[in-house]
Amino acid sequence: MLPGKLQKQIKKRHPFASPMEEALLNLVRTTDRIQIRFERLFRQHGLDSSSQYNVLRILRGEGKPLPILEVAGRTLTVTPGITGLIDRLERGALVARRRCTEDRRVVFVSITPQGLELLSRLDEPLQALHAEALGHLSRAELESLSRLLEKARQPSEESGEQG
Amino acid sequence: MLPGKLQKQIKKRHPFASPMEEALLNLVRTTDRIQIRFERLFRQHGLDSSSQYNVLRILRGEGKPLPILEVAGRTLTVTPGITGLIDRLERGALVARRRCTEDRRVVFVSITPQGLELLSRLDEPLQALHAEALGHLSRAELESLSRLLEKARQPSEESGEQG
DNA sequence: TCCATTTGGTTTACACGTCAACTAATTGCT
DNA sequence: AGCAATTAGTTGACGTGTAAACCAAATGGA
Repeated sequence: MLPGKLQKQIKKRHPFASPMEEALLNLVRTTDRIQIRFERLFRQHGLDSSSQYNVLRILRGEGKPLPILEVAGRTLTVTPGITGLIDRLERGALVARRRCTEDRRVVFVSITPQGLELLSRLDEPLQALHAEALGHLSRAELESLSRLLEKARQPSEESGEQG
Repeated sequence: MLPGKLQKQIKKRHPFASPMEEALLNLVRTTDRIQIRFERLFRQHGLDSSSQYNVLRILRGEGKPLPILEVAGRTLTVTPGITGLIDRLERGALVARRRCTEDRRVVFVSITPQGLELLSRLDEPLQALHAEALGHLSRAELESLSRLLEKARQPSEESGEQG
């Protein structure tokens, strides 16, 4: 039931071409605004990005070294991108690389004490930012939002899987 | 409380720390998935990104040359970023620069016939992608989603304004 | 055993966003 | 007129994402 020609004709009369377009715009804009605040928080604490934070969080959660590509898989980071990401974290002594001895192609990454410390310094302000960003929505609204978002991305998940 | 897909998709043993965190992750993930498809469409038609598309769309909408920083303002692109964006569009002959004679600091940008043609080739598949991305949501769902998203980003708009 | 294939990861090239520093033209104040 | 402050725009450095080419180790036949 894709809306066909009818849609084209309606297009110009409304402020938005369609509720779909409006929702899409809202989606992008809202995510953008909120993400900016998180990125800023990460910078204030010595990280360059949320990508770096996510890598650290994954490593802390796992509690032991992980193959680099395993990390990439969990962060949705594409394979070539993970190399530089780990490079920069390693440069800051927040993670460490170690070549696997059994399969010498594999490189393990682990979080260092400095990395763990940085994460723990972030835990509280991060919690606060969550509350600041979405705390004004009721629990029912949050759940409704989550359900709608899940449904919204459903077709994108089916084709082009990942994670 | 319903399980929530995201919990299953991301390997995580614990439920989310809060519905806020869940909503936030859903927000980021959904936007990301949908945007990827639009970026892909733009590439298939010879554009590098949605940023480039937005610049062209603004210029077409205006119908006459605009100062570069005016374009930057409307795209939410930060000042230094717009230069390279216009550079690359100009390299592809999709836009043209022209120095203002009255105020020689100002540089006007306009869309070229090639740019217009590219845009018109994009109109239809873009419409189709909108439908493909969100067409499975009812009108009521779309409106509900938009309202929730608007409410969600409300606090971020208050501090750190921008049109 | 030998060689093609697959797999883990890196390199390179390019587009983009952000920040800081800079140039050039204009405005404003005296 | 003269000079400081503002404005328009560019440049450079860095982090990130994506795609294509690539290297090296491991695997799987024939």
